[in-house]
Amino acid sequence: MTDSPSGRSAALPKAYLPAEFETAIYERWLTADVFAPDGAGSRADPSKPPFTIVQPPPNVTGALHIGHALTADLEDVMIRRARMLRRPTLWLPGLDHASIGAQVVLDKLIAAEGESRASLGRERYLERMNAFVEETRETILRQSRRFGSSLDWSRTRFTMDEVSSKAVRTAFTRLYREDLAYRTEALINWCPGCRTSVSDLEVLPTPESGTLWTIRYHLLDADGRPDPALTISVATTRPETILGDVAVAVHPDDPRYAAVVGRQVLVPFVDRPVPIIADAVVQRDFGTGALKITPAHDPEDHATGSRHGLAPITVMDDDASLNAAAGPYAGLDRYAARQRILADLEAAGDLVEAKPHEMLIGRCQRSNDVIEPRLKTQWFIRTKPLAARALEATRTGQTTILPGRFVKVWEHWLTEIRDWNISRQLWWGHRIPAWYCPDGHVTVSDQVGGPSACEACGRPSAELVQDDDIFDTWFSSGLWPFSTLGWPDETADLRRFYPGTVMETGYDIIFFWVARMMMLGIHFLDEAPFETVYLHGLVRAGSGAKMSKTVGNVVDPLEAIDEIGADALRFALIHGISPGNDQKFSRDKLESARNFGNKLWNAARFVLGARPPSIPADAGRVPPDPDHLGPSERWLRSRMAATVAAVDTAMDDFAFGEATRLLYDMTWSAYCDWGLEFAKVRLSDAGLPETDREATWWALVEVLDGLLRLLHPFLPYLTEAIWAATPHGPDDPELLIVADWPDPEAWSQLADGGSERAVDRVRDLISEVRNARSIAKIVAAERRPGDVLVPPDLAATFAELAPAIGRMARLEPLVAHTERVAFLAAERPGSLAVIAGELEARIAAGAADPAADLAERARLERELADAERHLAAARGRLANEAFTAKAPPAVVEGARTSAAELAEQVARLTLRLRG
RNA sequence: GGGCGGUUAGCUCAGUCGGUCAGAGCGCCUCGCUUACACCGAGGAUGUCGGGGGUUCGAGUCCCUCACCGCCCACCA
Repeated sequence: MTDSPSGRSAALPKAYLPAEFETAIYERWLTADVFAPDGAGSRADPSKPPFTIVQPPPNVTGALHIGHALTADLEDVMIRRARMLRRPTLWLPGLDHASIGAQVVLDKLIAAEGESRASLGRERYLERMNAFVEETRETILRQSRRFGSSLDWSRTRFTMDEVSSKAVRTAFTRLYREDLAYRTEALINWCPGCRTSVSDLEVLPTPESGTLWTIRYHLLDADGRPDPALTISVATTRPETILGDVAVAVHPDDPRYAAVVGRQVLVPFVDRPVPIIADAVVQRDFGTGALKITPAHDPEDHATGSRHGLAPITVMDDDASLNAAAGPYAGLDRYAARQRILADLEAAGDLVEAKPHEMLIGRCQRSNDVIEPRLKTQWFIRTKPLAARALEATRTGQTTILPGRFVKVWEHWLTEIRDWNISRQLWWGHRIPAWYCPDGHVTVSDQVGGPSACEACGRPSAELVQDDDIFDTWFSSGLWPFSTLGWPDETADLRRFYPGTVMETGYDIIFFWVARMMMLGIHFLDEAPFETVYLHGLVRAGSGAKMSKTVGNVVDPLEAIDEIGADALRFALIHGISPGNDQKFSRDKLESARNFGNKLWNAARFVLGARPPSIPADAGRVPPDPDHLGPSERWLRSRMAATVAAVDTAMDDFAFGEATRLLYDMTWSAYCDWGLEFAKVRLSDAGLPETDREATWWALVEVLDGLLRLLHPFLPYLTEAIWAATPHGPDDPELLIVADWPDPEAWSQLADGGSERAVDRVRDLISEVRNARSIAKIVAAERRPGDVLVPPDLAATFAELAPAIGRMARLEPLVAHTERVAFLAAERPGSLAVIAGELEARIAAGAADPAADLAERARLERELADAERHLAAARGRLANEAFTAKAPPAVVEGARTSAAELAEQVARLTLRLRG
């Protein structure tokens, strides 16, 4: 890149090569120390409110994927704009230890080495994990830099570092003391593969074609012996849980079973007499209307069991094999046991029916194992009171969720929330700071070394045993917005940056993470952790499918950066998206984004190379002298003023896809296609005063400068590279990253509706002439004499732009007429007529081409038909009294003018074709 | 079972308060190496805005309903 310290008006290399520029520019940002809120190079205004983004810390488990890239880009866009608005910005990098995710990954790694968690043991396993994490950590942080993320590296945090650990201990201890954390035996979701419990959110209901079996239970007679004649049939999809049955339930109002309620049945194979109970939970029309009750292995049965005071019987072990309570089936895996039991029932003649049954099976989000509901003594968080305050925060507007449609699911989830099981039987994570004494007393302590004695009986710490379990990863993630600021200590950062401004993440972790941060943040700090929750959509493969490594349809963001550049990736990910909606990502988008960057680069190259010699190469940027501008420059500045305002608003509204669309149009369609093309003519017009040429150039520089600023959040490297070569103003810093965001108010001074309308009419004329030439198959490069009829109000503008019109429409020489008579008199046979609004042009005849003539005629006919149709519609509306009476006056007025214009156009076209 | 998205050009998608909104990019067709850019320029074609009702002077836009696709939540064994 251009490395001269002043770097003003330097020439840009022919091509922008990401590989050469990106690393160097990132280094310059780092050296300038602009990322931290108080960095030496930061130009933050301390009197302005800080702008803080809470970033979802990526898991330490591996490389970053395209979803991380989108997250990073959106956040970087916001933080860069805030920085340019001179707000002190805090965007803090972090990593999550992801206990279960990390263990799944590491288990696979060590399995390849012939080791396992069991063979290594807790201590060696954790050493191994630390080594692994040390590596991936560096990879991930390096990748974040490749994205261009302007993170405050001085504040990098990890959910397992000392500060976070202290926050976790403190948070849990407080919750315990407030009776918001409790330990109890309850039915939890057990993953036999991961050998841990998981939260409700980590259980994925998966459709499966199973079987519904009908099984006959024998009632006991008065002597307690099975009655061969009297049976009751129950329907089940899980015959292996028969062994844990404690009752058979029927609906209280079911006449079929009224007589048997209260009698006993014998549980097959284990020969346990259990009662027939009546409970409204039973659906009479499902299966046989009789339901077996297995409280230890089914959540609903558990509830039913407790209602009837029935003790659960656990028949399965942690590995999902049947235990001693399963009698003859002890030791068998759950599915092997199922087959054996079915065979045995069949043999006994008690298997009545087996029919296919579509159902949902809970599977582990991580391992895909079928989740087994099991009874375990574990820690839970009482979520209702916490959720109530989170709901209050969104209802009162303390926190806004965007897009708004997510409020509904938010409300629903937090209203129906159940207590949160936070115990995990894993090794990698924060160990639960609870100690148990031999008498069963519990002592919870936030001290690093644990309690000195049992809280209840005073037994010394040596006799206490710490809970083996660790916390659900999301518990420490839930503390992230404030643990990263030093909580529980009253740090300066905490005072200054809590609550944060924006929490940005994918909608898929709204419950896992956002809800937990809200609940815990409000609880511990009495204030919601952020003003706005902005949820983005998921990045999908071009086919619409979820990207997955096994399917092989992933786009690796780092590969994309290597190949096409970080700016292109960033732009591609954001361009055209809308909040909360998924996007399909493809190569095409990347290429389109790269082309846009290339366009901007070349436009800048042109401008820098077109500097009038009268302006010194190192001249500081000054505003153009308005008295020496042509209409096209006034048009360009006016368009830019509108763009600045629109982009600014879009950014405020989190409409980033809209912002890039506006900038794309302004840069390509307005600045390059017209602005530069018009300006070329003026800049090379030796007949113009030097001051005019200078003003024209400064106008180009001015708008380019504004575009670079607006585009910087999206294309940080490219814009920084160009900016280094452009003239700077007296108040400008060395680096664009800390330059001021364009002020819509200031730009609005340049709005010039008159110039816009006038130049737009001229642009129309040029387009129409080009169109006519194209149809007439006139070679593009060929110059033809032309005549134009110019309405009086446009005469001045036209005169100024005439050289450009001549060049752009290839009408040379060009004669302008203000009188129709003169215009008509100048006509020669065979010439081509062009109509563009009230402007008319004529292209001198070349070699006669009847086919082209016919084509042109056909086109005019089409145009006439169109105009007539629109005219009829407009007149119809105006004739409608209801319309003129009820529509707003402005709309009616608009219809009148458009009708008048259309009428004029129809008349002209008719004259042309028929007259 | 409940809820939420989506359905607009061949493809990917914008479209705010109902009123020049029938749009963009890519692709396609025809020209063109005009001294910023072929990662380009000029021009062109393509639509019952998923179907059906309704509200309104006026509906991709609001309401109802149906269809299909996707997602989230949920204790019919």
